[in-house]
Amino acid sequence: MLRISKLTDYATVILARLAAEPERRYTAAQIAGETHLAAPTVSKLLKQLHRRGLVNSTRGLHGGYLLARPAAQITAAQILDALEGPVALTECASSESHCCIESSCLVGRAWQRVNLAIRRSLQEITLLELAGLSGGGQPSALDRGFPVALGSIAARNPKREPL
Amino acid sequence: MLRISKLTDYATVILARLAAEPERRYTAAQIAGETHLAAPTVSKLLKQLHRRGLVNSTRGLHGGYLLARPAAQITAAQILDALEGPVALTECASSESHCCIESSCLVGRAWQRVNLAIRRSLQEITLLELAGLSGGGQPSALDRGFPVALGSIAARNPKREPL
DNA sequence: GCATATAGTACTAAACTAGTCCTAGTTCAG
DNA sequence: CTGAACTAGGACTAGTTTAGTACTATATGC
Repeated sequence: MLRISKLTDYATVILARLAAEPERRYTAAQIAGETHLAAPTVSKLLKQLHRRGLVNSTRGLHGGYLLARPAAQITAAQILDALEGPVALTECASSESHCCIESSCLVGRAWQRVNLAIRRSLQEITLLELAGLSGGGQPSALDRGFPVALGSIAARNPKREPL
Repeated sequence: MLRISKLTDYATVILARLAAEPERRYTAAQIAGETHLAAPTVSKLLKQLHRRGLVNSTRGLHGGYLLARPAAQITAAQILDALEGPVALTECASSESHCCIESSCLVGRAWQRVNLAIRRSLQEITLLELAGLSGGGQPSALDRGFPVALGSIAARNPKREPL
């Protein structure tokens, strides 16, 4: 019903891999090999993640990528923002409407509020949880049954392996 | 960041209009006129909403559309399902994976849980609230600040008026 | 029978997504 | 100082999805 793009899905896989061994410096090719994603795609995504400040990069021989900060400090909202941009508010709701009658605009405002609320939840989910690495102790936002939900595109594109 | 399709957005506008005057029988053309949406689009959406059981229709002279049940009994989740289908679970998470290594699949499972959680919230938001008609008394799920959120496509396509 | 509705299907055009390729810049080893 | 192994960035292409249109069939009431 809702969905995130396939690339965003891939990005979480890549970040999860980096989170699994935070000390290790990965090359784009290594990540591609270990995640079974196409090398050019991985490379492209890592560049984007670097630009958005989620990973650090080192060029040259023995270069590669590292998480920019601990996985616990990277949220699902940040990942989505990095890849899909902050495309959220409805124009119709944010400014004085010129395109719809009153009742329509109330709808726009409602969607906007729904949007903000989901956003808030996504900020509580960390990469640690997405990667399945959350410490055994305290339950994650997900485990607390937080009312959150977004559909992965994977349902429409069963195989994640473009190679 | 997340988004619903423009058509889904239109559909909520249409349903909100029907909800505003529950007794009145609207023709597709009337709704188009009052919402400023293109007539063929409105017609197409109403047909789909009828097929999914959200509106009742009457053919022939003096025919038209009515909400199939009170607005309070129509949820945001039902509207999304009607228009976008139950595209939600990740294939990678639902069946034994053959496409990704362990850490990747943990990611898939996490998205799936996020998805279900958001879905649950959407089931608590009724058309009454979306249409801005919720009774003054008790606060709506939205007002309680429920952690929910989905992005309307309207942000990317500022004008909602295709005419 | 005819005017006015909805029902259903098929088609077209535009937008977006995913993926590929190529060139430039950086670092280190020999 | 030269070459190998990397990342950085942008341009380009193909495929898919979405949005919108058109046409035909069917039902109702005067």
